[in-house]
Amino acid sequence: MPIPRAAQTQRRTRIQEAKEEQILEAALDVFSMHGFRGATIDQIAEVAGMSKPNLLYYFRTKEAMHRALIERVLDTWLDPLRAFDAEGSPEAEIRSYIRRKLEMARDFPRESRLFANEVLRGAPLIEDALKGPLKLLVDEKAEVIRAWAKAGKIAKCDPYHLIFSIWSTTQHYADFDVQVRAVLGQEKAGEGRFEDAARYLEQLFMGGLAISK
Amino acid sequence: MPIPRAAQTQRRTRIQEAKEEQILEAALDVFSMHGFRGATIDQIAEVAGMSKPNLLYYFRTKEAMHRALIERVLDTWLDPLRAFDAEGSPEAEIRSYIRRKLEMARDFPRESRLFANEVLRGAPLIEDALKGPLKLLVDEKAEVIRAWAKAGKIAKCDPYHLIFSIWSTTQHYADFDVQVRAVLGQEKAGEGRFEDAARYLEQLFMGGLAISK
DNA sequence: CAATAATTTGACCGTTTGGTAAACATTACA
DNA sequence: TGTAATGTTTACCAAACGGTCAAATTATTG
Repeated sequence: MPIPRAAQTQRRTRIQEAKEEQILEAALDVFSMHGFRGATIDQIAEVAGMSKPNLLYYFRTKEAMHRALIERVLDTWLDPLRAFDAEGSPEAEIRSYIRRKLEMARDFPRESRLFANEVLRGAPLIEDALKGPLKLLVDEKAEVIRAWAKAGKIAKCDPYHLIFSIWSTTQHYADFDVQVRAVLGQEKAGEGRFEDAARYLEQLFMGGLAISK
Repeated sequence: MPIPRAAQTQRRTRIQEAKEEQILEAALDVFSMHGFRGATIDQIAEVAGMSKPNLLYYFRTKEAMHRALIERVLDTWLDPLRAFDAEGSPEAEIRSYIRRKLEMARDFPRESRLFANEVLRGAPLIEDALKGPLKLLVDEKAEVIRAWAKAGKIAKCDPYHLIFSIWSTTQHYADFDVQVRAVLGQEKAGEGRFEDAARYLEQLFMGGLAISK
């Protein structure tokens, strides 16, 4: 009797772990490109190099696959913000936050696009996470920023929109990668574009927040 | 014999114009939310309040619908950048560019999301437009910005990444609207959020470019 | 080894999908 | 008003879709 892994009691064999990884890897490819509704199990199976029923042996539904991916991404996606430290200096913290986010856009563009696709369709799967844990985390960090402004360490500004602007400028290099490359052209679109972006963004935010070097 | 409008010779009746508008309006709803592959003709027909074959009488394929939408959006989407004037002052030009882009995010969020969806899936329909006309336009405006920097009117910075950062920060309020609302919470997520964003972004860019008021 | 459990697949099912055919309804206009 | 062009809908089709099933294969273990 085939007992789908998901419904099982405890131990996961090595083969299970490997196959699930293999599936999620393929699913990330497809979901990040076409969104939940635009993705098909057949295509994921093809990318994963296994048969569709085999895929459905590990994840019972398409939604289960998507949910597993989203949860994993959401979890790690906010790490940079969590690392934002109230005790550090504004310059160092904001600088490294930008850098970390930009590194994620460079190293995990599919994860960024998966998230973007989910939000674009109204975020039905992560609405609660956005209104709950995410909001809480942002509220907390916004308070830190506000305190910095009050203490005269940075210019007075809306901390929420500051965070939004860091998110958007950095994630842009993952979500709109095709456009960025097209506009930069062959010469300027090499991997160096991330260094250029980092330099520019640090300049922008340091200046915009009136943080003198 | 039914002759689909698209293949017709010249005159478009009033009813044609109206129905096509009605269809594109519905299609924009669906495509902007679920992307090309995630959208279905049935759903568009339902939103448009007409039967599927009727819809296909005006647009012969799903792709024709999508293409019509994309082309229209692409055309108007770049108007703000075209309005970017080399003769104006850096402060006024950049300010009004930000403002215009932000207004578009506020007034035409679906168009922004349609575009985002298209780029996310690799921009197969607009690849040429991106590499050709768009790149040309950006190259031209980048040159203007570079000249301003050379003349000491603004801080030296990468003009391409400057443009990217204006695109991303403004479009963020359309594409990630759900997330923005969730994070801001009920009190701060009213229509005033666009004014707050405008104020913040102008401050950011004026400071970041070392443009003193 | 035997036998039991876990894994994999080809064949299949009901539904949804993009799209068509043809009949029917409506409008435009001589 | 009559008639031809335009517009609309019902019924339908083949392919693709998400998912199931039972049989076959492979791994695990007593």
